[in-house]
Amino acid sequence: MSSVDVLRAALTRAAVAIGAPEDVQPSLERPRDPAHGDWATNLAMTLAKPLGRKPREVADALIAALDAKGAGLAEASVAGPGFINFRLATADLAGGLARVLAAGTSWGHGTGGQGRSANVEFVSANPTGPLHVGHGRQAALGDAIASLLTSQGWKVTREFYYNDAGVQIQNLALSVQARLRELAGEPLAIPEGGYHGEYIKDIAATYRAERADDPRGDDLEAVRAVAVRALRHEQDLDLRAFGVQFDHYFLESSLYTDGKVDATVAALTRSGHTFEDDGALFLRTTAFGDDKDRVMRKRDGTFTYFVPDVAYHVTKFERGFTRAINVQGADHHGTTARVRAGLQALALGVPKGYPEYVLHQMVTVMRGGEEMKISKRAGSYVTVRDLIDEVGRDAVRYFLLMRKGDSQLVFDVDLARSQSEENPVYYIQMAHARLSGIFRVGEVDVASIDGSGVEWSALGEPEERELVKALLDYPDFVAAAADALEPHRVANWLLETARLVHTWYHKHHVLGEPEPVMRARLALARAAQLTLASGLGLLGISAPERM
RNA sequence: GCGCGAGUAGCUCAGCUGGAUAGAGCGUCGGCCUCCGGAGCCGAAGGUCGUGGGUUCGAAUCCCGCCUCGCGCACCA
Repeated sequence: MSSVDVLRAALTRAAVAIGAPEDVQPSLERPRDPAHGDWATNLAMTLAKPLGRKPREVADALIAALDAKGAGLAEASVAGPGFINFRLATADLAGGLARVLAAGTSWGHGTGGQGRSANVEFVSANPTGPLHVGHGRQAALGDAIASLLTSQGWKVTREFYYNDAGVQIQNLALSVQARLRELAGEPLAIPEGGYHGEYIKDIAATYRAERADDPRGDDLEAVRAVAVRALRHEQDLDLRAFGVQFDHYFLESSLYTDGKVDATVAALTRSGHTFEDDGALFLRTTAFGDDKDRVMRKRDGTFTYFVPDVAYHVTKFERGFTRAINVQGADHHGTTARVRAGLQALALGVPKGYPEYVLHQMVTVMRGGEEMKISKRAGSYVTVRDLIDEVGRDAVRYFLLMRKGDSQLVFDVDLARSQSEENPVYYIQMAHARLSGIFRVGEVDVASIDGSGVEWSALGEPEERELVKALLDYPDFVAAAADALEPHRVANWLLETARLVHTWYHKHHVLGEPEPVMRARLALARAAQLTLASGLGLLGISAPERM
């Protein structure tokens, strides 16, 4: 039982003793200003009305009824309109670090997922070009969300969905064909909606080398196959450079070859929610909250992307995923209502909010005060690889994760490049490296730091108390971030905690201090090192021991 | 026009799901190197939280209206 739980229980007993209902749930929060103490409660203010007394009066009564010593309190006082501020005895506060050390690398893990399975689908780029910055944001977000859920006891599958069956693939094949014909001496004629990047030329060259018998690319199907293969490989390299690993790649084309598209159309038709109009087959998605009925089968007899999308999500449900989380750019938000509507129309027992969507806004890349728009390779956009080559994987990850997904994000390349205090990712990694340095210089075996025999009351400096609190709050932050599917909360926590580490490190020494102080500070340093490494790990960022 | 998102310091953004005097990074200005990493630390200036109402002990946070910006509004994905 942590010291907060002890305090909350004591507070509950005191509240009941002065007449509050048995089921009272006192809320405890960290005061913004550390001078106000370690914990604060607004309980007196919420009880004032039901008890018919003034808030401050209730607060005084609560304090009088409270078993302060039993709750590990050094002090309890009334402040402001009726807050009660608590200060824990240092030994009770810092003693919490024993739990950090005992948990080790699993500090911050929770059990909310209860081993249920979750599917996190992200990136899901069409194999029509290298991954761009937006995909990068998705990769960073999706991977971190998957890690967060894993940390909370979910069994997570990272999944990539290739839209390899649509019009855009056709355009890709035609673009490569146009380059082939250019190589054959004909004038260049890239089709409307085609692709212009340098990589198309590379693919044409590859095709030419493999198919000397077809220099003009007349075998469009073969051209398509070569192009898709090349770009899937290309994207794999991008993802590997970024350190993202998928558990499963799902091909849209398989939905057709496996008959799942036809089966879905048949099932939807059977459901009675479809109708024909002007030669096209519609699904009445408006009956399930969409703002407009959607076409399933076009007049030309082909399906819209919406049908395989529904078929695909049926497979997620059938594969047993309790949750399906889709990370997508906000420009796709129109699809959420119709996919859900399609699933509801099938009446398979899929929950209403299935799948869940995490949408992110656009990324603007800035360099030298100007927007960066062009990549040599892709022509019209900045690729993930450009950024990784320029600022490194860790910085790219951090910068793409430090903002809430639904804020637009400005990626400052110059800042991400700089290896100094001004760069948050270096700042955080430096904190970890410094702590590691203490053990290295002191020749301390970190495995021997398990919290036993430590005099926790030795950690009474204000900088120590603040750092201890941050470390003890970490699991709550992770759980909240996982719950909200918002990795940026972890990024912010890391920056704040790194600051506390630097401040503490600068002001207090560890090695060479008297034995009890040194032992206690080594325990604190180890707890901080473990926790920083854990947070960085959740975001897919390395925790270097030296830099 | 409709839907979604965003409007918080000069710039980029947090604000823990309603709490105390609204924070951080960058930028600007000023300090600190006998000492486990100065790749660091300390301090200062800088705000009508877009705007007008409402809810209540208490609102950047919740509700309604309005204004700006972004993204969608396909028989494209």
